[in-house]
Amino acid sequence: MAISEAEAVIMEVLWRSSPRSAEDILAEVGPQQEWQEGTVKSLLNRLLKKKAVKAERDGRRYLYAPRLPREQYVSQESKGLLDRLFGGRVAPLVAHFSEQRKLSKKDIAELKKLLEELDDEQP
Amino acid sequence: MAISEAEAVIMEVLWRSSPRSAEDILAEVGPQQEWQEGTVKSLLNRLLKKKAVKAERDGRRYLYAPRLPREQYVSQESKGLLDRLFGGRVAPLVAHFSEQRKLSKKDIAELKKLLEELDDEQP
DNA sequence: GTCGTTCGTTTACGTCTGTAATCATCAATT
DNA sequence: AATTGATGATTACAGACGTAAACGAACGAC
Repeated sequence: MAISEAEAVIMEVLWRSSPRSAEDILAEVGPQQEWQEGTVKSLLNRLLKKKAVKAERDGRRYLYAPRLPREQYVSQESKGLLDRLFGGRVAPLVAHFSEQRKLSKKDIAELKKLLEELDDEQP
Repeated sequence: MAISEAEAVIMEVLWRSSPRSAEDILAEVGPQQEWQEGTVKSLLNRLLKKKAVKAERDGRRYLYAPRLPREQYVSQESKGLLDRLFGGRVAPLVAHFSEQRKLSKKDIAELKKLLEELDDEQP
């Protein structure tokens, strides 16, 4: 089942560092999200049900950790967008960002480097 | 308000060609989606409420057309993903697809061309 | 041993989504 | 004029989502 936006916020915290307690997660996420404790608990339970995280007992409480790797999540999401909006092709996506002036100098330099490396790989 | 996935299917049809009637839309979208007429009507009404499409009377019925430009929708969606998953930077996004072997020969060629043109623009 | 504190579990509730069924309206047909 | 067919509008309903409050169990402080 799909991971919702609010759930993804929790996942990002866990991907940054895990395992960690619910309290701990709230502490990191609470300020920006203005979530109550119950909210974080609910989200964690939904993520457990979806098998996106696992929980390991630690005395009184649980420590939570991702079960779904970030890389896999990123892939799904990215591929979804690419297919839906750009016919599954990467070049039009980059062209889009280019038109929107969303390519920084740094991006451009990195992209060039990346493309050169690709040439080296497949001569 | 955000456009949902099912709604986006309707929008794509309208972006391809508009204005067009509900029946017409159903004809194009029905086969793949296996939607009933009522479903399409509901989605159109929600899109009207969200001001994403407009309807112009044509005798008995309406002809629908996008009000939200595709470019704007694509921008929102793309930027959202970029920010959420790649820290708002394009190069890591492309690197990701590269790692996933999602870069076709054609993509690579086009990207190179694109980057060269960017150089020309800002000498 | 009782009481508050701390966790997790269960329940709640309004909104959004996907997917329609039903109702109302009006034009064409009999 | 009454009926039928097309079309849009209203209503429905289950499941997901965002956001929590309420409940319950257990551990530590008295």
